[in-house]
Amino acid sequence: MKQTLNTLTPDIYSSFLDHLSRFVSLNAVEKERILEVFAFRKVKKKENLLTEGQVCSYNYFVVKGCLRVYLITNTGLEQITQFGIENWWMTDFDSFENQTPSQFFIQAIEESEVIVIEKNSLESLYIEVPKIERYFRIILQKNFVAAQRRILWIHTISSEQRYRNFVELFPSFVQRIPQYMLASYLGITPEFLSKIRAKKNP
Amino acid sequence: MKQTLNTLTPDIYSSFLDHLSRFVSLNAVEKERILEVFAFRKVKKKENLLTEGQVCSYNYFVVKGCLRVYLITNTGLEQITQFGIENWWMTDFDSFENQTPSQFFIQAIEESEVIVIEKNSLESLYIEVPKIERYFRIILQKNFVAAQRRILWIHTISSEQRYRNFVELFPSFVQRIPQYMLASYLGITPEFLSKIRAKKNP
DNA sequence: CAAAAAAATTAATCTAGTTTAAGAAATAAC
DNA sequence: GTTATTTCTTAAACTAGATTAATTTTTTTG
Repeated sequence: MKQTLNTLTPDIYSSFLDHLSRFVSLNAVEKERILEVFAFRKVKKKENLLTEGQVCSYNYFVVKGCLRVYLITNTGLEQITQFGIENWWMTDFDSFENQTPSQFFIQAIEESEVIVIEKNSLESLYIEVPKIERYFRIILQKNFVAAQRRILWIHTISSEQRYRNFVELFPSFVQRIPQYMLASYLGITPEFLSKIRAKKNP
Repeated sequence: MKQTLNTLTPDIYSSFLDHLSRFVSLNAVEKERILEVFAFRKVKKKENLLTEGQVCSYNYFVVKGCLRVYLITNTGLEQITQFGIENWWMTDFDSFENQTPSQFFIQAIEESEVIVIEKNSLESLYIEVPKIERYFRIILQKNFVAAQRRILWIHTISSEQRYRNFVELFPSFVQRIPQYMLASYLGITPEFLSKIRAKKNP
């Protein structure tokens, strides 16, 4: 399955630079280099950007739409570990960094648009533009904090509360994804989520 | 509570450089700069390196001993989110980065030794020695992968299996900490952990 | 737009893990 | 080394959430 990679369109390039500039300040040369190494592609609903067993060669920045990371458990169930919406990076960082086979799938939940960077290009870019490495240091720090917080929530609040928190935090996102996917992400069964929702939500 | 910070002793400096060199290669000037900005301190058992409500101004690298990160839940219970043993960095990255009050405690479980860097020093160092920012990009990437894996395990395997996995992965560490702390980290009650252990462990 | 497929609901039964309470063992402190 | 404190264990009653299975609703597709 060959990926159709294109140069960033002017508006996507511009809004990507805007995003980067929230974390690092880039000069003209650096900006030009960025245009050269990041590519753009569209992803159809249900299309996979990564399949179990593949080495994850790309890091994906969601411009539009929504992706999910999941795996198939040994009991044959899909377990979703992450959702990615606008302005989130999505990859299997373990497989990407070490170029080892991934156990995950990365799939578009809806028609999506992503900015793509290949592993080797990113490695080069880190050397040429250290600010990009700084940018990812900051992003990964945020990712880590978010993951830690998620673990804390799992251990300290009930599934019902976690669901209600999620709805409050991402109300529009909840509308966009099937409920059974949210249940999987929250680590509960669709049946139990349905039960929770049936209790008149205050 | 004033911290007693010292210069790194030659052997600790040397083994710290060894550690760093597993991720980045530093030249003589950079190594010298590192000696200047990282400090050393000992921590007594049960001593706190961070207390709830404080801004976390330091990042700690465990040279020897063992630290834990925990918070007090609104039901008054201690919930441990992280353990830190030899060669782990321990901080509240959220509080550290944004210089906002932390909700966590960082405490020595046993007599420990840590390498310390202050927030502003680290910011300067990132500029002067970008390889250190690269180093933390890699460390944070590993931290994020580990946290994601932990979430996956919580969602896909039973508490009993998680306990057995932990014992298999860190057999000597399990000897060093009280069981109720391990139970907290695993998100189960000490009573249930005791029950699990009572079932003849294969 | 009709048929098929996918997603959501409901309800009964079941279980992994909690809660409460008390006692036993191990560590620490004087 | 005896006392006090901390940690660990056992057991009975309980509950949040899983499982199973059947039905309804919604979405997709030809």
